[in-house]
Amino acid sequence: MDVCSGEKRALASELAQMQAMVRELGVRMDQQDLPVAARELCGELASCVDRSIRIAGSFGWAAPDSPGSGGDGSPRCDGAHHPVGGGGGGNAQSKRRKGTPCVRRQVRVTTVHDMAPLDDGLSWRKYGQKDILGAKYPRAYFRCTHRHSQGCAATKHVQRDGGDPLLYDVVYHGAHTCSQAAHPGADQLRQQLQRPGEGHDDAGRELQSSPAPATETEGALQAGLEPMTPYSFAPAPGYSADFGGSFPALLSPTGLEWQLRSGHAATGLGAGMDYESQLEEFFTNAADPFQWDYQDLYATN
DNA sequence: GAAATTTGACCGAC
DNA sequence: GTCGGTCAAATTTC
Repeated sequence: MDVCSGEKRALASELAQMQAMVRELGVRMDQQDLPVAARELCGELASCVDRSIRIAGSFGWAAPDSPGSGGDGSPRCDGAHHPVGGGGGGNAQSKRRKGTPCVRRQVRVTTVHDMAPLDDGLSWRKYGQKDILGAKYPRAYFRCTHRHSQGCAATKHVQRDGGDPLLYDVVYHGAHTCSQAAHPGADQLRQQLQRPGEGHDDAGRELQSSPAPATETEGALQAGLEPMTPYSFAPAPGYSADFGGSFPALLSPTGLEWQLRSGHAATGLGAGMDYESQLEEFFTNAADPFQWDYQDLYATN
């Protein structure tokens, strides 16, 4: 397949070039006061390019120096394409409890038009945050709010991808045994995830899934693992209203969910230093229930 | 006051 | 000894 590999390389190169151009376009659009619709369109384009690169990557078509494909130093950003506990990242899962089902999912923040589908009624409580060796961003640890009241053992770990500010690794451990597990919204999302190739969100966007076999994932999901939920990062004071125009977030009064006034900044555009640092700061301090793109998921154990 | 997050400390696996 | 995961006291928010 040497002939094909050359073409694949060319394709990967083209995709990487497209991505760079889109980012540059985003930066320029950010500098000029363009209509929101144009920005959102550009954002969609950026997301599309990112997905294309990621799909290509899943076939081993590594894009040369692709900024969105985990090339900026984080050793964990390729995690979605490797089994947990396998090669990449390795020790990140080394302490996983034996016998505890685990689902790992890589999700991308894209647009924020409709938050409703994400409100699956599951509530999480953050119980820790840890800097991970070699990772660019800290990992946040959540457990079910009803852990003590109902003995629910479900937990999840959330870590931002070092290569793509809008990409997150979410690892679920254990199944919800609390009453919220029977929430209708949770069931709906679970069904979506059980059929990753057919999933669509309410905005009509396709929910991505890895081309890799999802047998284990589906098995784990059917065993009672919960789908994506809004995070419960702390709505740190000062982050609720202004992100310097680059990341216009608006926290809800409850502090448990938030929404954006514009989807532009959440589309992978304008990866300038200010934007990056604000995103980093934001991730550390706030929630991130945008509209999710289900990049990949798989299960182990 | 209740419920949440933050963060340093502790524990177990490697 | 190192590192990831969890605990729990302190702090913050509503």
